[in-house]
Amino acid sequence: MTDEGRWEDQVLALDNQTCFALYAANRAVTALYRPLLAQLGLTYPQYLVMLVLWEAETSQDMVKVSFLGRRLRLDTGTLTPLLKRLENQGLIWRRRDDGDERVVRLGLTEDGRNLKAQARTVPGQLLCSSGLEPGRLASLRDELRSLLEQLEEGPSGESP
Amino acid sequence: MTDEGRWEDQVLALDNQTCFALYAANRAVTALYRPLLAQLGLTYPQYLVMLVLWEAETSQDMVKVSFLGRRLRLDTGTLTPLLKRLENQGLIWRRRDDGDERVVRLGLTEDGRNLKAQARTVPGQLLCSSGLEPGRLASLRDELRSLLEQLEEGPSGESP
DNA sequence: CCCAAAATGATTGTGCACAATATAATTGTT
DNA sequence: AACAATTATATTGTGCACAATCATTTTGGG
Repeated sequence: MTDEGRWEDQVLALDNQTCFALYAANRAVTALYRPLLAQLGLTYPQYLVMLVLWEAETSQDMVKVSFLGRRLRLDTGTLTPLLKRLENQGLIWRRRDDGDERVVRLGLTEDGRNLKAQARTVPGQLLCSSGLEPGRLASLRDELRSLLEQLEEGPSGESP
Repeated sequence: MTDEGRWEDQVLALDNQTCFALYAANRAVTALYRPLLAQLGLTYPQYLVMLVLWEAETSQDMVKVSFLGRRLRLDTGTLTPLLKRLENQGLIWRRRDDGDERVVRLGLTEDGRNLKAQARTVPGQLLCSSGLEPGRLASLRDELRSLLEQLEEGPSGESP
């Protein structure tokens, strides 16, 4: 019967909130990446962009900014300056499409392609330094993905 | 036997990475909060600070900046300007401790205390607009908390 | 007491995130 | 062909996050 037991306050308790756990865990994981990615000269969002470009390397068509945005759920206000920094580092190039002058095509430079070899060691190092079981991580990933899916599909009205 | 099936590239595949799921889910949830908190004139980190202050309201001793930092895992570079904004909004006050001039004490103003009533509706609205089951959320929260705990406790060497 | 070390915040600088707005090119309609 | 609507990116401004550095105060050892 203590005062802090009131249910009205329980819903506001920091420790009860999944969202705070998500917020704190995300920053903790990013902090784990930071020293590893620093060796590659990348921040975590820059690393994500490079992942997409490395994935798309095999496909024929060059990547557009809008494709990165859809893939990473980031808008141009975030991507444009980030991509300019990657370009200044010599990891990527940016060029207006010849056919459609609105779109900017992106691609890897020689340095950008070569960085992939070093990046391959990152997931393993991270897993190791975190001391987490791969199985638990995978199930957490699936849980987060289905949450993300639900948030993106039906955020508002559900009337069929 | 396609080229993209190579295991060296699988570890770099965006969709396989728990960390990206965490990153994307965190931003999606924050985006859900944004319109709700805008009605209170708060951002999500500001809301978290207010949660801690509302929790501490019942306890005797006034909150220090360092306490907020430990609770939310944020440093003063983030908190000082954030707290100044809350002070400018009239929700909190900041004052140097009389006994120890190094510490800054924080407390709620009348407006800050009154805002709690409106804030109580936020978790329910969020749950509703997300369409998620409370049970799944709670288990996700526990999973994230144990992950956070593990990351914070033993980030490096594990020799006993 | 005196001075070095530690504790506590503040400041500065860089890099995301995102809302709002702007700009330019393309498309569709007439 | 003219023009409205759409598409794709860029710009501006605000607010986190965090590293690095600084300033002040307190504390502890000699």
